[in-house]
Amino acid sequence: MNASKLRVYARLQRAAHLLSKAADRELLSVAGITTAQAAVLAVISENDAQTQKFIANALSLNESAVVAMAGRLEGLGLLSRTRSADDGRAWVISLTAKGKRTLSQVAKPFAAINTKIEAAVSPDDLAAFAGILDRLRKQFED
Amino acid sequence: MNASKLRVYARLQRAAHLLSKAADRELLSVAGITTAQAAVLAVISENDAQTQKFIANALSLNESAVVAMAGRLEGLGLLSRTRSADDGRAWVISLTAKGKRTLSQVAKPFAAINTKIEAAVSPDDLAAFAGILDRLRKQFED
DNA sequence: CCATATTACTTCACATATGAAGTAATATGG
DNA sequence: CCATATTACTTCATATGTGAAGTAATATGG
Repeated sequence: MNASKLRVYARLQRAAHLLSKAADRELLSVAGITTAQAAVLAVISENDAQTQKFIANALSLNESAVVAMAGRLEGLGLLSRTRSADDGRAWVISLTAKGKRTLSQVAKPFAAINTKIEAAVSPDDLAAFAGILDRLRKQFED
Repeated sequence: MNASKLRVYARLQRAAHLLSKAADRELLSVAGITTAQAAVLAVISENDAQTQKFIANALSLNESAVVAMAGRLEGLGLLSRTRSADDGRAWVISLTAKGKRTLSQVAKPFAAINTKIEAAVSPDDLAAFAGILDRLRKQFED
């Protein structure tokens, strides 16, 4: 089957939009942050003390998006910025205690989203789905 | 396989983001509109003379998003709004000649995106992928 | 018929993203 | 060593979206 007939692009965007809307509502009510904010906190947590550039790459975002996001998260007291000792242009971004606490609260609402995903897609299909998404990412990143 | 282990949500958002970024660049350079604008024009074209409410439902958007979008598209001369004869609250939205012309220009850039999709995903996988996206949409819409 | 609910749209504050243009610090090659 | 390129971040204008609160028109039930 051919991609234009299947309107894969439209389907992908619609599903992604609906899921992020649902996930944002869950996360905001439980942890008080958005999924975009949780994604940034998770990258910092998994890689510890990184630059904005690194975060931008990890999430396929523009650096200007990360500037704004880091500013909001700093304002919320979830992360801190210190000048890098190695590189005077770069910031070193780390989670505050509050940031770590908040990040730990997202597990539960995400579990709710995953349950809903699993209600619609079988385990086998889920693995295949993840594989296709990875191939698409590789194809479109750069 | 399980949804949280596979980080299906993150994979989906990342792939959707990369594709929309690529598609927006293509569309803007060729047709001068964004993919979000093209989606609205397509809904109007396929359903002819619809209300904002209808468009919002068709794309799973808030009505306030459609208000802003219709305003921008009207400003660009791509659609027109007339008061509905049946219902004094509603607008009837239709494409202008320019709107139709512009919409016809999106086929080519979208074909380029589809080619890239097909380079990463086999026809069989693509059909399965579309099916999964539909099941996710149904699960999360409402 | 009319009080009340619902509906279609609007407005507002805010979050999230792009891309272009700019600044200052760091690399790099002759 | 220094001119030049590159890099990390910043700023700006703009697009896109949410959700809450409001307005005016249309349904609806007693």
